[in-house]
Amino acid sequence: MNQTLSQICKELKLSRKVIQGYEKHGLIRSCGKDRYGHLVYDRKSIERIIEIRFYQKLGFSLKEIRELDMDDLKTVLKEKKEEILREKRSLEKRLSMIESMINGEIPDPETMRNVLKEESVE
Amino acid sequence: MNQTLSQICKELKLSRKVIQGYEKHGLIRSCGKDRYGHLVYDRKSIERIIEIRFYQKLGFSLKEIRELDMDDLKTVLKEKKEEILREKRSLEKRLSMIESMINGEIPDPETMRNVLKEESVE
DNA sequence: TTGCTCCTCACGTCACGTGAGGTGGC
DNA sequence: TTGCTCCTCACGTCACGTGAGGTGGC
Repeated sequence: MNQTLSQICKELKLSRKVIQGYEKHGLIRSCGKDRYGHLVYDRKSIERIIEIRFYQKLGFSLKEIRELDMDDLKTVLKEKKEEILREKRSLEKRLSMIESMINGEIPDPETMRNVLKEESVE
Repeated sequence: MNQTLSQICKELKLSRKVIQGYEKHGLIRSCGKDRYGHLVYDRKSIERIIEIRFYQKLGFSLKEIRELDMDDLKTVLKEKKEEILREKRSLEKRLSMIESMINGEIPDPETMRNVLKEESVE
């Protein structure tokens, strides 16, 4: 079940720096090297890599993944959901500003200043 | 009309590292120092700082701002709009995955692997 | 011998944040 | 003298990307 680093890279379509980054951050650990000196990982580590990548896709940082409380995962997911909703509202604000600039005029410095002030209030 | 760095920081509610970062990236330039050795900027620079901050809020990087073609700004804005729309769709995908996890089961490694494969297709 | 793959180490990216250590009289 | 503010320089953050230089026989 063990696989070398490059085998895992091919299978999961990840760069070696991604996986070695996980190792550097203490999220996984190679179980040694084969007779050619190539890094080897066991099945647990490979599944962990998949899990890490999955949570990264959901928006978790490596630090958050390392500290994930699996016994209270749903609470964490709800918090992350709120965070993403805030991000989404931010994107929508940017979108509406960009659209009004596409359809209208480019603001002058004083107007930009007022826009920035409003932003800092919310 | 000239102001010191710290005056600008207070007025625009930016840290000095933000403004000195703009200077380091070649986006603005101090017009010298006053008799106390404090950095001084002219009105043009202050307006430029506001402009830079404004475009950052819209999602432009400092590099993009430096290379902004003001004569064809609307084309650039349309491209940025598409970029943000892609980001938004990505957020919505994450949201729906997180919601299904909140309301249902946590996927096993094999399922996560398939989710990651689908992601890489789009 | 020539390729090809693998390895480690180090620096770069991005837009700042956070000290560290020193200056000067608002 | 003690605070307070200002200055510059350097390292840290984040998750990798991109070489640089060296090893070994799949």
